[in-house]
Amino acid sequence: EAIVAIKEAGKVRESLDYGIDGVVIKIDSIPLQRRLGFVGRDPRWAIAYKFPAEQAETTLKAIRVNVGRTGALTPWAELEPVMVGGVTVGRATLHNKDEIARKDFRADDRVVIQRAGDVIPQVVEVSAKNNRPADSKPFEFPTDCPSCGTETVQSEDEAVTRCVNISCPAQFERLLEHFASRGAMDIEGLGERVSQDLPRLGFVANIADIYRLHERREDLLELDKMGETRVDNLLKAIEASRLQPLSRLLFALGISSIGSEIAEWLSRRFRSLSGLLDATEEELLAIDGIGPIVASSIIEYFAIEQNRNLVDELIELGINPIDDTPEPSADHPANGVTFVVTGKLDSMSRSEAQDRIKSLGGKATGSVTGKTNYLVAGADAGSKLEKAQRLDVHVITESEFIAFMDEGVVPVRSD
DNA sequence: GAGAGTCGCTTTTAGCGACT
DNA sequence: AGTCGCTAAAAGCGACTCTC
Repeated sequence: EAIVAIKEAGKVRESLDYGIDGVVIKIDSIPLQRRLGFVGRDPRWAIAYKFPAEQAETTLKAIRVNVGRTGALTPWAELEPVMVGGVTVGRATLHNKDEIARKDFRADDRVVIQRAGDVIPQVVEVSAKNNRPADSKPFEFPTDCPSCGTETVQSEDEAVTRCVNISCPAQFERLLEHFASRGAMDIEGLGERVSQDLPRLGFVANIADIYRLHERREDLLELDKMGETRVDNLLKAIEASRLQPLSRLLFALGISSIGSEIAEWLSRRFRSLSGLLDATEEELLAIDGIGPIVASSIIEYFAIEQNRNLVDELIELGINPIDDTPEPSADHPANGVTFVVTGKLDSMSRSEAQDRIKSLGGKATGSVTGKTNYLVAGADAGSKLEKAQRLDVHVITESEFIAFMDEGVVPVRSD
């Protein structure tokens, strides 16, 4: 019965207005569902069936290696463009050194690719029909950083290979891009391209330099593709970023293992750049959610003279935000409650909703799990809504959410 | 020490709006 | 008209923290 239904769904799949990647098979009886119950958070009475991902064959033109913000060397495949699942795919990640060795990918191989979960392209394997020349050799992962030539390091307990040169130009370009990104200092006009050009052309040698760019407006105008509008908007965006809160600045610095979440905890606890600069390992470890690895990562960052100097420069330039948000009131019912926001909301953006949650002492996480208390579902909610329903997480509407936040009205389940 | 729950990082293309 | 900049969404992997 289920198999017939799956085949049926597979047939109508093409004609649907929305994409699906599978179907959920459920026991068709509520009492039976109750008897079966859950294993951990997975119901014993429902299971997902995923359609096989659409596959295609193409030529792997070359294996290239990218240097990320943290110095991670990530290999990726340059592919002969091919249609898979309705889009043209020309590149795909190869994850790490071991992945390449395990699957033995080589330049000029015929390879099978698919869109995992029907979104992210993935190189699955070397095609059975592949014909290698006799002199073909396995791919040799670079022993030196492709950007700065420094010898790379692979520690025993990590899958990634890294460039450990703190002055590596490629790393700096990626750091600049990260610094300016939406979730960090939110400087529009400083994207991938400009983040490469500015250092390469000698406009910016460290992060603090971008706050001196306004002195060089005339020079910037000389650049290719940079007219008055673009330059002025960029300079305006840079000035505006001075007002970003401390949590964003801390995230923007790109300290290893400090994401947006931990940056917020640090901001709340230490209240200023100089406060964090003087933090001891004991103080850091006392924060809920911070363990020895994260703590020593922070300590190490500020132990490097170059980084301390950068912080001093920023403070001198007036980039010195103070976190004076009051402690959230303990009696709001959202305090300590975990939310996930998904879909499009009418009256605010997702991140505004998340800010609101946090300001009341709640947690706004990214993925629906057994610990999620509420899923706020806007329009076009996708897999998170599905998962919430599967895990029996309380799903609330935008208006219920607003009443909860503004008036402390705790939503009740209708079912 | 194992396992669960999370978070962080990296990757992709399409699509939109702004700009040249 | 064409190019650029940026965002969205999601998967896979790896790593960290917490709990038992």
